[in-house]
Amino acid sequence: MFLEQSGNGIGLGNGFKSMTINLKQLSKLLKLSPTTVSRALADYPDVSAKTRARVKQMAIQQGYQPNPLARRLQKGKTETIGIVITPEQNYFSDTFFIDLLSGISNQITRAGYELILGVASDEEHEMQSMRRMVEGKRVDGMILTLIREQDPRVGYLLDRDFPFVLYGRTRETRPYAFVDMDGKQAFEKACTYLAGLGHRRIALLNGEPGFMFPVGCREGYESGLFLSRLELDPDLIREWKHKDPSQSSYRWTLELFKNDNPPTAILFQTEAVNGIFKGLDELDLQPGKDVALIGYDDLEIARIHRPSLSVLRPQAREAGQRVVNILMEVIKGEDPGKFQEIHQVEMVIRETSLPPS
Amino acid sequence: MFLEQSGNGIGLGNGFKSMTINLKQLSKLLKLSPTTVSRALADYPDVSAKTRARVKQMAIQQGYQPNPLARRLQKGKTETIGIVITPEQNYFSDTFFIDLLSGISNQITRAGYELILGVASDEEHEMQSMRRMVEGKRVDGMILTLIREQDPRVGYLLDRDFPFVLYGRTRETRPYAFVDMDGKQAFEKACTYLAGLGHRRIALLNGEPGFMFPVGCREGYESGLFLSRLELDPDLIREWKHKDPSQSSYRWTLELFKNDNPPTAILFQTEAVNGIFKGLDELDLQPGKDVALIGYDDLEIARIHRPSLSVLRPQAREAGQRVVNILMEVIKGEDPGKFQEIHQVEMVIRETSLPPS
DNA sequence: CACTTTCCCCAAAACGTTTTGGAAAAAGGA
DNA sequence: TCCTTTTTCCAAAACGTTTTGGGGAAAGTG
Repeated sequence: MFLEQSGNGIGLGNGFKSMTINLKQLSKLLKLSPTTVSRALADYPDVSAKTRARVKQMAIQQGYQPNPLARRLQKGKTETIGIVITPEQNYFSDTFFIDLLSGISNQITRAGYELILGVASDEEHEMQSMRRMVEGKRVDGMILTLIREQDPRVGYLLDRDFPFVLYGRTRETRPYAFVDMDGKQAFEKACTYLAGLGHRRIALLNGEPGFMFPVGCREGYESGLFLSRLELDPDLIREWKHKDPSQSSYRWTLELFKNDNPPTAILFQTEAVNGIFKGLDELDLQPGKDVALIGYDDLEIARIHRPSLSVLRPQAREAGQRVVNILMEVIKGEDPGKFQEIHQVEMVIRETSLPPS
Repeated sequence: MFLEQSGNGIGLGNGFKSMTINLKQLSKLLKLSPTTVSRALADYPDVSAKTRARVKQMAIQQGYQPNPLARRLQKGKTETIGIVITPEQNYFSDTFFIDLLSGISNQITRAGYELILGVASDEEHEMQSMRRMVEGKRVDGMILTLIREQDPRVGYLLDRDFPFVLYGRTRETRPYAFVDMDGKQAFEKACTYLAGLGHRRIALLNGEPGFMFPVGCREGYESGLFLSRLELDPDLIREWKHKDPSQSSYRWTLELFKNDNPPTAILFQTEAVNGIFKGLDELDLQPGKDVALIGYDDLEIARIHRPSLSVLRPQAREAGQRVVNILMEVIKGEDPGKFQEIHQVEMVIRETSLPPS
């Protein structure tokens, strides 16, 4: 059959030979109008079951796929979600962030959407990258990670009613959608567990202030101490830096043990583990034996180290999927305030959480 | 001034209030045709300097940005580049991959393009994700990383003349564009350096076979031995697994030193460093002192460890930028075979590359 | 002055969909 | 049979750009 359609399939600008058929061609093949074909494929009730079947079969046979650019223009939707990451994201080191991203990506693909990625070197470029996506009409919604206590991105998006979901939380009174890990509950659980083993001096080597996550960790730590009727000693709390987690946590580890009454256990984010191991090694203290350790995040090093590290394990993949499902609802117009999820974190007891010696 | 344009700015489907102006509105404001405004902004010569200036000023003042969806449809380009990563990408652990991605992303943004990301759990989904992008007309070009010796993705893309650039190389006779790190030269340099220090038993703890990168590493290692007039001893070559680099490299380290004539130096990908350290520790060997070490990739652990690790350092950011620049040329229709770049890798001597004791 | 060239501008078409607003044909009701 | 309703389809408009193919006015040329 000959098609007088404007040549698809023969020599475009670059060498790529598109074998794809478009709606007009398909409709000609079927001797139907483009309208009917479009509606048949979209399961409108005003097309008979018989022709619908015929259309669908032909569409599959011809490998027809609607051109996304055309559909997006007509529908006024980009079918695209944006996310901006920063090198600071080594906060999410190792498998954790890739797990989150994997959950996000899979769910987005399932919805027929696209995930576009920005990589920003600092906070300013992070905002700039997001504004380009939002104001340039390049996305229908944003996903935010690595949330700060005061996060200008959230205010920006709320101000313009632009759909978004946080992985994490921030200090903001207006309602917004988020999926967060229950860092508080996690650290409380770890703390009471250690206390239950008999530890009386439990230290917290926490993430950098300014970010929201360490806030919950500290709350959980304090609450755990309280529930175990232990005194809070400010000397047992230290904060490492994002810029070099290992170096700063190494120094703070040494510092902690200069104490007259040193800790017998440390809670921390697993990212800081190298520094802690190094510090303990230098002090001739055996991890797990002389000092109990529980980290947050189940990184590879936690599993392979001997003794293996007890950890708090967030389900990053699942969280990523929830973030996307929620974002889709928000894009549809649902009230973001309805979607505020706090996910439980499980504790994995391995070899570094023994009673004090 | 009143605009009878179809309402942009008042209540769309969801709550997002778009403040943006479109071409028709802008042209009305200027009392010009949309054609002229469009051409003025695109610097066509057939619009007078005066009106061009007037148009540009108004465009800036009104914050006009062409709707990307409309432009893409008209131009028949998605202005989008695709990349698919896999969790195996911990091959690129730590800062390395984010550096590459950062270079890619920045350059793509500069070109006004978008980067869409797929995350695939295995080889099959990797292919599937790429096919969706290519056959679904969602991207103008692909970037491939973590290349295998026999890589079906390359054949697929070559078969359909679809623009792509590899970060890495593969076994394929047809010409294609790539940017690769000179792993061979790097390992040769490291090997001859160690030999120059007096090492006679140099081991190679190499990446998993099947992938292309370890091939070059081994070639460089062998060539380095040859240049230094050292025998190649197959007992000094071991390969660790992607699935758990630390565990397997730990085992192979122990294995290496069961040798009657054990190595005095080890070359490896830094990713395997934890396993090596652990193995050496168990054998009561001091890294750097009893055994010289040079790793490929300058991860954080390499810098913060004491003694600090001598490394081969690829310039991932720069490579990422080159990949994008080349891809843009290929998309324009340039011959991919013209773009085959092999980047030199610098050696950073720190504390683990001393002469044998 | 008449003719050509150059300079500026614009109307209409095109990109490939989906949606709107019917309209023709078939079926149902009296 | 005639009128109404339902079923099934479609032409035209719309999404917001860029490109095509002029066209009118001003400037240059003889």
